[in-house]
Amino acid sequence: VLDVPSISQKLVECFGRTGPLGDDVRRAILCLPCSLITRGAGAYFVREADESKTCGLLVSGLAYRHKVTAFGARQILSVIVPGDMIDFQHLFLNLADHNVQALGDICVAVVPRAALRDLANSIPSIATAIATQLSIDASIYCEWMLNVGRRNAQTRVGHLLCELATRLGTDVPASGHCFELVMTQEKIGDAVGLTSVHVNRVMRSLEKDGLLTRRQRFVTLPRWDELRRASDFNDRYLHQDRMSSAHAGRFEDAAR
Amino acid sequence: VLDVPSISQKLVECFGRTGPLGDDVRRAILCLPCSLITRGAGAYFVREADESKTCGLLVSGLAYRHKVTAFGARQILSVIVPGDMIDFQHLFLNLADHNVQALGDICVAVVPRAALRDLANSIPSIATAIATQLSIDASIYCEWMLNVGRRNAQTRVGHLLCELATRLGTDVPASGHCFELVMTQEKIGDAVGLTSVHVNRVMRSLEKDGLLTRRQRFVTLPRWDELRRASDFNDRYLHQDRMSSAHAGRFEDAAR
DNA sequence: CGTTTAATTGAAAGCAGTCAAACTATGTGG
DNA sequence: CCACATAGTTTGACTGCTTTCAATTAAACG
Repeated sequence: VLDVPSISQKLVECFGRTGPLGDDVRRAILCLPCSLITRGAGAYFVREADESKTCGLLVSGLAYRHKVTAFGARQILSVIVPGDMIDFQHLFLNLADHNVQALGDICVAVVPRAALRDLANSIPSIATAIATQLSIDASIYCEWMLNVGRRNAQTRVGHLLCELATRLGTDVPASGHCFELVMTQEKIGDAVGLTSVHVNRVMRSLEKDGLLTRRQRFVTLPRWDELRRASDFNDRYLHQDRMSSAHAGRFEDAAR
Repeated sequence: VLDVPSISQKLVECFGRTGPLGDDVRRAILCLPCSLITRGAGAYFVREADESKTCGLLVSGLAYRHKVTAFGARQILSVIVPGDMIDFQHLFLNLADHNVQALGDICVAVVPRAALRDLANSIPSIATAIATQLSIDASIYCEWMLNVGRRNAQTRVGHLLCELATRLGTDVPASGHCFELVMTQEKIGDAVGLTSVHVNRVMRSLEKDGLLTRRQRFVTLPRWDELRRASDFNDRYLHQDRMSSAHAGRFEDAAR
């Protein structure tokens, strides 16, 4: 369990990831009212068509954004990893246009929407940090749209695995990327626009080709370069260069 | 042809669309260096993997964002209509992650990226206006992803037509929405993740069902409510409530 | 009026979806 | 510790939506 100061510190790190912060700005962030909440798998953090009243920084666990058609089909829009802000997208809009749900158990540093808005309205570097984060999110949406709209099943699934490995994986590409695949095959399907049955066939085929190994919930990608090329994966769209690696590492540790 | 003051005035309207502006802010925008350029159909305004050095306000004509897979398949990500900022998404990022291309002849008010960035870095309401616009763009991406990933061909095409009608159409829903369909069927296909051949079949079928009429490049949607329901279209994701209708109308006129 | 571009149509093939059932893992309560 | 329940994975057979390929017609353009 974390105390309030260390939660606030996480917020500072989050805003600082997209550019250097002045001391006064850092102090202002530390003054933001915030609290830590935990939620179980499947818990909603944002509901479409609702007014969202809080912003949240994901401290641990994973979450996902999604929308549902009138017919009931679900499209997962992105995966939210620790260190990401959950709801910048509705900070300046009236009604939420998508849902955010916990993928497993999650821990979120919650900040009242109004307080964050006030801060953004008074400190430009806060507002531009938010804009930068929104730009990165948009970039990820674009790549996903390309993935869903214009790639075949093999490439779609491979691409998602590559993204997850890049964003979650401990960076030891020597023995191949390895990470816990928290998503069920049905959710993977909803993320790449396929049925769970077909996701299963594709993953088995990747396994047969030696591009993927599974033990329990953990996935290893032994031939990273090959999979990356086969999956048309280029990490430019993640814009991770904007993230100082120092912060990234420290954050992970703190979230334990 | 427009003179510099009236171009600057358009920038003020653009920033003012997401919230009221103070007089000082308005003056600051009017001081932005800007110039009007015209480009022919197919001209690139932004190229993926390039550094984008300018931001542009689309004054007249249409443009579209797109990405291309390694295999050469193209996905159109969104349509840019007059009054939209073209490249807020790369204002705070180093490298462009998608292309922006003119759909027909376009006229763009160009502002140097650095100048706009400086303005955002000094005036919070500018930065939050940009963040708001980015949020709306992101919302549109999300809906498109749902469209491409989880709807059938009929619904996808219908949904795109509904969006175009809403964003472009003269609002006379009495005789049905009517607008100029600038996109070829191939581009429509690239926008909704289908082949041009199938788009053609779907449009013919919509026409047969009386949901669509065409004369030259102009499209009429005579039974709007029916099409809207059949296409699972709800305009919430466009967040047009944030746009004061006064501005919207005036802008269109000025662009002539 | 010819040339180019876009729209249209048909036939055949294929990728992914649907349906249904079996299997495996995981966890729970007795 | 076992029996049972539940959630998730795996597999097969069949269907069908969409693509592909190819050719024709219509429209736009200089």
